[in-house]
Parts: sequence; C-alpha cells; structure tokens
Amino acid sequence: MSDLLANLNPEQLQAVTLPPQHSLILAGAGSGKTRVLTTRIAWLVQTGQVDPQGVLAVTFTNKAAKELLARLSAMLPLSFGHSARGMWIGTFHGLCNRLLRAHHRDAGLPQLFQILDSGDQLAAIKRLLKALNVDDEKFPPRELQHFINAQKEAGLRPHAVEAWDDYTRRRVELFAEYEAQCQRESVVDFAELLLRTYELLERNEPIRRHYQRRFRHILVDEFQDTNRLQYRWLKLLADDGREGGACLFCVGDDDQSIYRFRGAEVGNMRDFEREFRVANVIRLEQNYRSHGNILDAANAIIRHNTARLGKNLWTERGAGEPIRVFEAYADMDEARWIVEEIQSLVRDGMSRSDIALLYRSNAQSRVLEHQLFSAGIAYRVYGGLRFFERQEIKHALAYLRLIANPDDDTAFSRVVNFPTRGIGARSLEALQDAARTWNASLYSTVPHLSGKPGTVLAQFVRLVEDLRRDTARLPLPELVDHVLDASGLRDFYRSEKEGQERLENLDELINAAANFLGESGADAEALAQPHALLADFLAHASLEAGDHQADAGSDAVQLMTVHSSKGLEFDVVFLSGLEEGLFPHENSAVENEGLEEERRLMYVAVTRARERLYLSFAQSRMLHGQTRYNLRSRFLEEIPEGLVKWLSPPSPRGMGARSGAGMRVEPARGGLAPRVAQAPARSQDLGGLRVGQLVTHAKFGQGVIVAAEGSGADARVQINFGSAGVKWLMLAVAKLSPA
DNA sequence: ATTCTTTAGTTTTTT
DNA sequence: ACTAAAGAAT
Repeated sequence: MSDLLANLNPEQLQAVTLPPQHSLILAGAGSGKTRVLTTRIAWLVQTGQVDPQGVLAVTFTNKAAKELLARLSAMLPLSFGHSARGMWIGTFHGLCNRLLRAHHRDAGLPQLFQILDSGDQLAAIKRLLKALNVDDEKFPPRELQHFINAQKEAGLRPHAVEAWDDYTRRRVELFAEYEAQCQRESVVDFAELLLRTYELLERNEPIRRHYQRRFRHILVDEFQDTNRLQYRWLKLLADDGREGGACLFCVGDDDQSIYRFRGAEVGNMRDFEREFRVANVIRLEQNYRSHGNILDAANAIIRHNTARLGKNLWTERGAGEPIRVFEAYADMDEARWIVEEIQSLVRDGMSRSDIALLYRSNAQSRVLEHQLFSAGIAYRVYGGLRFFERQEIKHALAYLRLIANPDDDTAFSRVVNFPTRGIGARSLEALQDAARTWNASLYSTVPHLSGKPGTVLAQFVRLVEDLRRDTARLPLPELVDHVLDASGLRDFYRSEKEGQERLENLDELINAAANFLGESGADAEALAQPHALLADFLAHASLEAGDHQADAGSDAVQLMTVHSSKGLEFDVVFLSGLEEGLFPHENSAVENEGLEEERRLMYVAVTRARERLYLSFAQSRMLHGQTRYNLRSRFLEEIPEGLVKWLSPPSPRGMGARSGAGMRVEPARGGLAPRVAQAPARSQDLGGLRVGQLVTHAKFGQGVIVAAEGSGADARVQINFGSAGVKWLMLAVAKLSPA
C-alpha cells in the first residue's frame, strides 16, 4: 500500500486519500489526473473502504475506460485478494447499455434492441420524413436530428417540450413520430440510451434503490464534458448526494472544456459544488509534462478568460526553450517551413512519432499533407473514417442486425438492394406504404405483399431467414464469415475493381468478432446462444466505432485537429494557422462565449507540448477556393513577448507591411519566394493600396484588405478588421492609412 | 441500373 | 477547391 501512495505530490496524495465525501478535483493539463483517479480507486479497495463491486467509474471515451481498467488491473493484482473485477468501468453510454440490457423489460425494450449510431439515426429520420411526406427542405433531417437530440439531452419527451410557434410544434410532432418509429423497430439512439436509463432509474424505485445501495463510490473522469442529462443521471445514482448515497469524486478541468458545441455543460462543475455541498475542492496545478515557458504561455493565454474556477500551472522543470513563432506569406510556405523544420529535427535524432502537427480545422491538413508527402516524410492523419463506419462494414453489420432483429428497418433499407437484386425505389415505396397501413416493420410486411415486387422481396426475406437458421449454432466469427458469403457481399466486392481493401476490411470484421468473443469471457451457456452474443457484438460495434486509422506502431508524424489532441502529449508540437477567423474561428464570434471556448482550445493546444512549441501563421491562405487575408491571431498577442522567439521578424500587428526582405531564418533551400498576392486587374486604382495590405482605420483599428471593387470615386475595399469584423468601406469616405 | 450533372456545404466530435 | 449526395438522363 505504501507503494501505492509513493511518489504522489501533496495535492495528489490529498485527493487520493480524501474521506468518503463528495469531492471535486480540478486537474490541470498534465497534472496526473488519471493517476489520481486510478490510485484513488485502488486505495479505496485496498484499505477495505469499498468492495470492487461498489465502485462505478465513468469516462467519455472507450479509450479512457480501457486505460483506466488496464492501470487498475496492474495496481490491483489478483494475488492481493482484490481485483478490478466486479467494478463497473465504462463510458456513460456503455454503462447505460449494460443497465438497459439487464432491465430491458422494465425499460420497455426487447432484449435484443439495437443501437443507432449518428449515421443510422440520420438515415432513420430521412426515412421517417419520406414516409410522412414531409418536405425535407422545410425540415432538414440534420436540423431535426439535432433538435431531437437536444430535447433528449434536456431530459424532455415530446409531450414535455414547450412549443410556442408552428414550426417548433411541427418539429415536436415529428419528434413523437420518430420515437414511435424507434420503438416499433426496437432501436435506440445514443441520447435515448441515456434518457431511457435515467427514466428507468427514476420511475422504478426497487431498481434505483438497488444501484444506489450497490455503488458506494462513483468516480467521473473529464467531468467538464458532461451534459445536463449525464449530470442528472449521476445525481440520481448518487441519491442526490443524500446521506447514505454514493460518494461522487469528479475530476475535470474547466479550462479544457472544448465540447460545448455538442452539449457539454461546464456549469455542471459549479452546480455540483453547490448542490452536493462539496467541501473538498482540490487543485492539481503541478504539471509534469511541459517546460516552464510553455506553461507560462498557456497560463497567460487562459488568464484572458473570465468565467474560470481558477488555476495556475507550474513545473519544477526548467524554463526550457523559447516558443518559436513563424510568419509565412502563404499557407504553402507555412507548410513547407514546417516540413523543413521537421526534417532538421529528425536529422538531429528526434523520432517522427514524437512530433505533432495541430490545426484548428480538418481542411488545413491538406496543405500540410501535400508538403509532407513531397518530402517523403511518413505521417499519419487522425480523424478519418473509423472501422465500424466504413461502408462495407456497415453493410455487413446490417445483415447481422437483421438476423438479430428483423424489425430494424434501417438495416433492412440499407441492404435490401445491396448487392443489387432488382428491388428498386418503386417496390420499396409500395412496401413502405403497406408497412404503414399494417403498422408493422418492412420485414414483417413483405408476406402481405403481392405481385412482382412481392416475390423479389420475399426472396430477400427468405435469404435472411436462411441466414438466421444456418447461423443459429455457429460460433460468432464463423457466423460473420457465413453471412459475408451467403449475403453476396464478398462476391460483390470481389468483382469491384477497387474492392480489394474492402474485402480485407470484411475479413478484419471476422477478426473483430473473434476478439470480441475472446474479451467477452463468454461462458459455455452464452456460447450456446450465438444470436444473443451477436446482439452484444452489434452493440459493441455501435458504441465503439473502432480506432481511427492510425497504426500506433509506426514512426510517423502525427497530424490532428486540436480537439482530437486533447489528452495526448508530444515532445514537439507545431500549431499552424494562428490567424483571426481561423483560430479563433470566425463562427465563434457570433456564439455566446464562443471566444472563450476558442481560447480554451488554444490552451489545450499549447499544453500538448513537452519540450518545444512552434506557432505559425500565414498572411494569405486558400480557403473554399478563395485566397483569404487574415490578421494574425489575437492569441499570439496574449503570449508575453519574453517567452517568444520570432523566427521571422515580427511585423507591426499582423502582416502585409513587410516586403520579402529581412527574413532572419532562411530556410535551407527552396526558399520562401515572396509571394505577394496579385490583386485582381479591376482593382488596381486603389490610390496606392493593394489587396493583402495592412491598413489602419480610425474607428476599427488595424485590418487587412481582403478584396476591392469599382474604381475612382466608387472604389470600395473589403477589410478584415479581425475582432471588429469584416467590412466594405468606400475608399473616398473611409480614411485609411497604410499601417 | 448505371452514369453523368448539379448543387450545397465546408469548426470542432464521442457515444 | 473539393466533396458528397441528390437529381436527371441514358
């Protein structure tokens, strides 16, 4: 046990050994958050304060859950008499799935209910709109999806939604129709998993009491990312914080809350503190990751935010290197410079996988990839399609879903004519109409159909019936294998010219099934029911879409958005595109507190770096097919000058005023040919001004000329004033002077 | 049923 | 500029 607590700093030790009371741990970036969480659990168990089955640990991602479990298993070896077995460790959605399977009857669901991922949900909504003859221009499916999820996350069923206008009233009706459709098809979307579980616990006292008594300690990771419903869910399980309820131990960092746009509610941290009368708030401020200069920069940036719980990171490591800042003429030059810098780092012995290239939006990866590719540097982009989201995998899963649950109309529609078997839109429309009148699923309506469409469809139904019969006694991997062949999917992709990779992925699906079987620890009884096991596998596929296509093993430079870099760390970090409009993103200006979220994002980006941090921006950048001229990001201004080393001489504020001369750090070769943007011919008469130039306006301050039109007395210029916005000004009226 | 054409959208993403 | 998805034509 002394082992367990050794090497913790005083704050970490305090957090780990807190008495059984509600606690909030404000864990700064790199402060050993996961360590505190795992050690706390291990300590509680080893000191006999709680049985493993009294522990519930909730995370947001499967990755985090796995890491928690792995580290706990290492800390609590079986020989000690305790182990991680019996604990409930998982994501909110994973745990809800588990609860709903266990109590499906009380939750009003069939045992083999299926889970819709976002794509499935969207398809289901589109199908619904079509069936109800709703104009999808007036009610865009995506918007409706967002609306429905927002209601569910607010804990509202259709009857409880307040609608003041006709439009919302109609959306609420559609919400109700959507719910009816899901119930009919025995499917559950992500938000429904949470809401259903919440309602189950709220309405069913015996079940609620059972879990309230069982879980003595509830630990929550990344608490700043919880949404309203998740917070209420926790409150319910912890019996509202009452005497005798579970202890809540929430770990989070309000400064790293970057998912407001998808419903995360930082306010939950304050609410938790108040509603649970949290006496123990512990700040973990010692950072074990980054050098001093990097931390100082991060602290300086985040200090500009007002709504904070307050925290200041410090380190015992030295100041380290200054932060390197580079200004490029164009996005291409920026990328080229980054690549040259990487080449020199690699020459000095740095491994590529210790280098990360971060950017605000995915579109920015293109230029970087292009330059890396030409230079022959191995790189890996995070954030593409994930395994279970691939087309061929989704098709295979749809067949499997039909075996487990023939009423799943989403799965039915997906593969009824894939591979094509002559079932066109007309036949399907007839089937949909019939299904509506019979109030039954598409699958079960087929026998009621007559005529030619009836016979082709009946063949499809027979195919699925055969699949179900022939796989009833097969082990899961063989079951999948059989379905791939009998469905014709394999044949289809074999005949496709580009089908090779898809075939490999299909084989990989068999491996995934085998792995799942191995990890599930299914006993003989479970093995005897392959179709129940199949339902579990399908839930797994929906809940865990698989890794992004990144081979962790290979030595490649890592490219990703700032969002997906959260939780990771690298020796060297390049943060590119630090320009107004890009980072902070222009859309954030109109959002409530949007700028503060952007700043938190910047804070996350900066704190990813261990040793060295590069910040760069470009005067001009191609975006949506147009060259844009941006000012440099205000976040750069927020870093104290003393921490920074300019690799190019700093221009007044932003850019444009400088010509190509005087670049202090010359790139090895290729050069950064001064690439002053060519103004369009029609805008030459601008009295000495040109597109891309930096100017000063009495009221709006400094800005950069983005475009121009007209001439003489009519000449107008469009100027990007950064925080003051983008404006069209008459040259004759506005007093502009070159900055 | 396949192939060509048009159109809209293009911040961030997990479950 | 580029893509994905819907629509129209063959």
